[in-house]
Amino acid sequence: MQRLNVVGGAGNNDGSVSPYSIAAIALLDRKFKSLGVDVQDLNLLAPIAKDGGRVAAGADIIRAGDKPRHSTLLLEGVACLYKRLADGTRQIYAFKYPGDFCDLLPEPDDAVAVQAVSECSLAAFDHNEIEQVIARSNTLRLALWRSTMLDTFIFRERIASPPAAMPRVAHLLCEQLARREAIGMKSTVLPFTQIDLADAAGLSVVHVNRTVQALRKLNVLSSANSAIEVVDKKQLASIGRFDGHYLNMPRLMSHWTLSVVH
Amino acid sequence: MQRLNVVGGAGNNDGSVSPYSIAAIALLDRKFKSLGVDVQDLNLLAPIAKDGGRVAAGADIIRAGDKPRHSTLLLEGVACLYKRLADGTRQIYAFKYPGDFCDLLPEPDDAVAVQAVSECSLAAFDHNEIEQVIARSNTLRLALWRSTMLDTFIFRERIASPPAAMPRVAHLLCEQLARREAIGMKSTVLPFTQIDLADAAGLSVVHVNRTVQALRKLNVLSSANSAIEVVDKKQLASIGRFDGHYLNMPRLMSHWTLSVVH
DNA sequence: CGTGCTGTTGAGGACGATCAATGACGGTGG
DNA sequence: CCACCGTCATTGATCGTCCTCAACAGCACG
Repeated sequence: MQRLNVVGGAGNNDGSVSPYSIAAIALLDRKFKSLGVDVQDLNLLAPIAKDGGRVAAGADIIRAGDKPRHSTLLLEGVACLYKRLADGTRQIYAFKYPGDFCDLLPEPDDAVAVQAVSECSLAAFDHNEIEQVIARSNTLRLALWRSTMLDTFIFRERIASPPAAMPRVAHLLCEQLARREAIGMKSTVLPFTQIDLADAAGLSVVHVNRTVQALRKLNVLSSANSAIEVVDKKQLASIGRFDGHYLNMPRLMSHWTLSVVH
Repeated sequence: MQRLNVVGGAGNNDGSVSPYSIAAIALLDRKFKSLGVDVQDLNLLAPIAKDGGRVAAGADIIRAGDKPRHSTLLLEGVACLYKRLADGTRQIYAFKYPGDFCDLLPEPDDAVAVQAVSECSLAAFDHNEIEQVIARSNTLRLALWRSTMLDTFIFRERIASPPAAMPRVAHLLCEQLARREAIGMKSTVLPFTQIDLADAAGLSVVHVNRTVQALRKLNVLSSANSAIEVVDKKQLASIGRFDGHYLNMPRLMSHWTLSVVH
């Protein structure tokens, strides 16, 4: 059911500014700026970033029931937060992109885990250490709070997305496209299997397949290969009734500077 | 479409400790304690609490597109956060109970509003004033952050709830029961119309009606009156595959004391 | 060259939406 | 006091959608 082949993962802690440390800071900087927060103390995180290793597609990054003592930041690849339901079904709650924390907090629900959708590389931050940094930085705290809020908005939209298969899948794909664009991923080829889409949309694989084919016939998805490649973003957004402005909270909530000292 | 009859609502600001101010602090104290945070500086909020008035059932507490300069706290009654979709449909995202903020933040989405499900009384906190208090209180900040996280968990569960009508409705009702119990509402009579349930569960009114009747035949809901009254909580939870431990984040995340100075 | 995973296709059946109509109830105004 | 109206609950009939089961094709991998 679950291949558990971690590709790499030795932590290092020699205090030098390592490549993954630089990558982590850059990713977080962009993400927080997109939330309308310029975190000045971000460099405080550099010395405490550790190598989180690489994880092969399909493997768990955080296993169900894990209570890790570090937070995991996704550097490369795509992951998904999912819950294994009682009947064995996998319900995907959310996809994670570079710059997202896989587990800022330990997951309270023992059936919830994080899995690599494509091969992932990671950075790790010890809980005690990151907590001290957070305690010292008003802006970092605000940024993390806002990112929690953004998650809430994304979930809300997912609830509202129509029960019909076509708009539902379209909406899901639009969200992914929008989030990828926000972090500079220009490719419209999405690394999901139809099984992934089914588990995320809450539809059967068979029906997702038919829906994908219908979208291909409409020239919304590419018929060239068997991958999920979006060719007509406009129409996809229209089918999914996707607004997307809910992802742009930069200046929308910027007048709300809770906990930032002026 | 929308009755806009605000029953009361004169703000007062004479600095005296008013009844609604006392109520607001007590509600927030209980709520934050249930999140595992004991906010010592909660009394800082007392002098800035203003009367938010009363709103009749069915009326909007916060209208779509409103960008209020104050945060609204629900003191009595039940409200719902909803979005008016393009086709006129009302999609209910969440229900609000006493101690919940209707709008801690201004809503970025212009189609989202908050409506009184039953008659509500409110307290209001000026943005500038509450912001200053939040900036000064580490524990208050943590508590508010956690309440944002709790919202996220609740939304996640809603996404996972099975598409079939019966478990879906059961899950929704269980969540409400659990949240009501958490704030000491012992009554198992829920103040929702079947229309409310339909809009929240994403089902048609007709089908919700049949589902409710089925639940009554199973002696899970009361057949005595036409209200939604839960008689068999156990069975309801079993039908809705409701766990509920996701609502108890008190000590689950208590070792994670972000931004609290030790 | 099997083995496994993904994608694809067909057929049948369950479930929920829609349309339409009726009943029950409370409030309002003549 | 009663006729009228709006909201909510209820019921029946029909139709479309999506699920399930089952089988097979393509492809990567060992």
